[in-house]
Amino acid sequence: MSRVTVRDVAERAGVSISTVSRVLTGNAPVSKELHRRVVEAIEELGYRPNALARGLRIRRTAVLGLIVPDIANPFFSQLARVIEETAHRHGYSIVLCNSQNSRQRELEYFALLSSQRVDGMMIISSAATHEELSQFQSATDAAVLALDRRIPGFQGPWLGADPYPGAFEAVRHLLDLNHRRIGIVRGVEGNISSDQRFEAILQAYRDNGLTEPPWIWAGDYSVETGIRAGDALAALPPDQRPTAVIAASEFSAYGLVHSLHDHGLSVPEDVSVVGFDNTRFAELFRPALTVIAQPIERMGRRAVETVLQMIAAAEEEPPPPVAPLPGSARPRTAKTQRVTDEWLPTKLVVRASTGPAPRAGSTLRFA
Amino acid sequence: MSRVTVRDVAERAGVSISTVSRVLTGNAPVSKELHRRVVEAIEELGYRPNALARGLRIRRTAVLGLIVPDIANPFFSQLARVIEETAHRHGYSIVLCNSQNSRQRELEYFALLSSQRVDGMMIISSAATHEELSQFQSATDAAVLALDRRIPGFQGPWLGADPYPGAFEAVRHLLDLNHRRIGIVRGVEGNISSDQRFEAILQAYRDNGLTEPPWIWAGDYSVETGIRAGDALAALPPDQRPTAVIAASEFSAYGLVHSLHDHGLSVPEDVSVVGFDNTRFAELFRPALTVIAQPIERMGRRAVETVLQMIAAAEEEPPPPVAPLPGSARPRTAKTQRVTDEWLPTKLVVRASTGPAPRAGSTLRFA
DNA sequence: TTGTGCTGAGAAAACGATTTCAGATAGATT
DNA sequence: AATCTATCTGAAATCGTTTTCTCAGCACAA
Repeated sequence: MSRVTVRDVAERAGVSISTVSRVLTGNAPVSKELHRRVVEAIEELGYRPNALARGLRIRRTAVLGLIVPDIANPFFSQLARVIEETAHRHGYSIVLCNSQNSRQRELEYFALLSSQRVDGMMIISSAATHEELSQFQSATDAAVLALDRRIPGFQGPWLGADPYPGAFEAVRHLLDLNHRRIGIVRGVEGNISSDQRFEAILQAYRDNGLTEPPWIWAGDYSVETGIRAGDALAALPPDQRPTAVIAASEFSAYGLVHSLHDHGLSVPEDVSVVGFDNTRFAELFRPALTVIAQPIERMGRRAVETVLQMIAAAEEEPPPPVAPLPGSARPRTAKTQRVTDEWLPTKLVVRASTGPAPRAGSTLRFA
Repeated sequence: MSRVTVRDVAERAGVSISTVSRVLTGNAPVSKELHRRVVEAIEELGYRPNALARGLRIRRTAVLGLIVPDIANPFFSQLARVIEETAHRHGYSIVLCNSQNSRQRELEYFALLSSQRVDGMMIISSAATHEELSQFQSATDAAVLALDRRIPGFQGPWLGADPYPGAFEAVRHLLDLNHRRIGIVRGVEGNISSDQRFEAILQAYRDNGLTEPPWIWAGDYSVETGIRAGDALAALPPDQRPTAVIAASEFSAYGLVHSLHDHGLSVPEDVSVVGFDNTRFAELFRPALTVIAQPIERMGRRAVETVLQMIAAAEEEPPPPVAPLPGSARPRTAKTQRVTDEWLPTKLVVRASTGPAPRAGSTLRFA
């Protein structure tokens, strides 16, 4: 590490250590002349303050941790980009951790970030359920926000998308195109946000006057899920086959389109497909994918803002040295009020993968 | 931050601070009984050692910095995934920084990482040229590796891909398919690795017995570049139009296919398209994209290994207190020998976007 | 002249770990 | 029984900052 310390700078500038520090932090007056000399010495020596020492002393690091399940997934990488961008604008930097969809590694990273004394962390959890996290959390002073995926039993705020508005629009959109048999490819059963998406779509069905989905395929968000779903779909007799399918992930939608195509069914002429997420790839794909769009941009921004707000609140309101008396309601300023869950709406983005329902019997042209 | 320190643990376990530390680091014997008590106390208190304090003391952080131009680009995000994975396996964690293709932010991040006293850093540079970086570098003790994109004037090792092998194969492949007019969509002119790709393709031309490329479109790696190239291509009279195009980036290839399609030309029937990179989308795209594949996996692994090797070397061979005499050749062990540049070969991956050259006049079927 | 207030600068005490060094305690050896 | 040695322990120094706290110097009013 760059050997030069505040001490060397002080020596070179002919001042005391504290004066150098004062110049650096700017929280005490320094005469013009000394200031000049210090700045000069810093330049000449290429001095770079040791963030470890500083962090140790002031108990803040200006670093936020972000744990994602898979950075190679464009949804997460785009989200990460926004988060990094926003954090940077606020003077924070990001430590990005990739849990590889492993509960084990997620906990490891939590511990690591906690060790590194990040000021806050955002977790997109991979673990379907865990009490461990809550336990870990109690051992940390960092502000922790659960992002995107809900964590059951987690005490702390959550920020994510509400799949319902987009799902409603999607069903509406398909009905407008005269689709009546609308199938679903769902994500991991038991995964809380996957279930949420599924529920949202079911609810959207009912709210649009439909009864039950005629066809449901269970899966895990992956491309392969989509492919197998497509195989199954193609095997159905045409008059029972859904004319439109809503897939719970973008990847599954891609796989689905591929598979249908391989079976001689074209999208959207024979089957309309709606995906989820809305990464930049959705418009690159052919046919460009109609999707229930996640508010990636807004979600990233809000995530950082929320965590920073939590940090500010924690600073303002240090935990009482003794447990407060039951009756003693402490005054809460606007700043220190508890941060709660927040839902961001999804919305439908119509592209080329959805079209009018085929007239009955028209799919027989391949038979 | 979690308030509990080594002191609290010591107190609780009824031992001295140093004993706790010895248990933690394991570099001195501790009796079984005390060991047990310490571990127990750690558990009970949820103690998490302060990495700042430790890093300050031992002058190592077990953290590597990674600066990428755009994490939302799947090539970089997949590379980042591999790097993170590999680093984690070696007990290091990664601070990921996104320079947004800005020279300014790249330098900022360099300074930041330097401040955070990371043990090493990998930089995929956005700045076409800079002496600043070299200057910054001299002020840091971290091991610095230039990754993927070469940095002119940078003193330090570089690791990246050699576009030539893949380019040669690509041209060969197209010739085998009877293509004779093969165009190029190139990346940013002046960007050193973009130029490298271009040169590699030109060289491949010559080595395959072709003279000059009949058609070159300049661009910047983006989707839009590909789209505009497609527009231009479609505007050419069919008998002058290239029957195949090699694009210097995957995104440009996507744009190109889109644009050609919009103009009523299909891929690969009318025009074959070869891209670069080989992210997971290449096979998802329709038609699946033939690409000159970057060795992403290997590159990420080697990057980490190289940096760790540099770190080990630096530790082994601390800089001499005084400048060594000119003649005094110091003995070099295998471990401490200078790390040099390394080229990893690219290779062609054939998919559906390349096919036999259309027979003369066949493209007229749309006219 | 003496006291008062103010400004700017330096000495020293944190922050929380690791590590050196010296010392204590046990067991082993003569 | 006495000495030696091996093993373990604790006090204190250190890493590089920030932040008291103290104090010197100076201007000004009484």
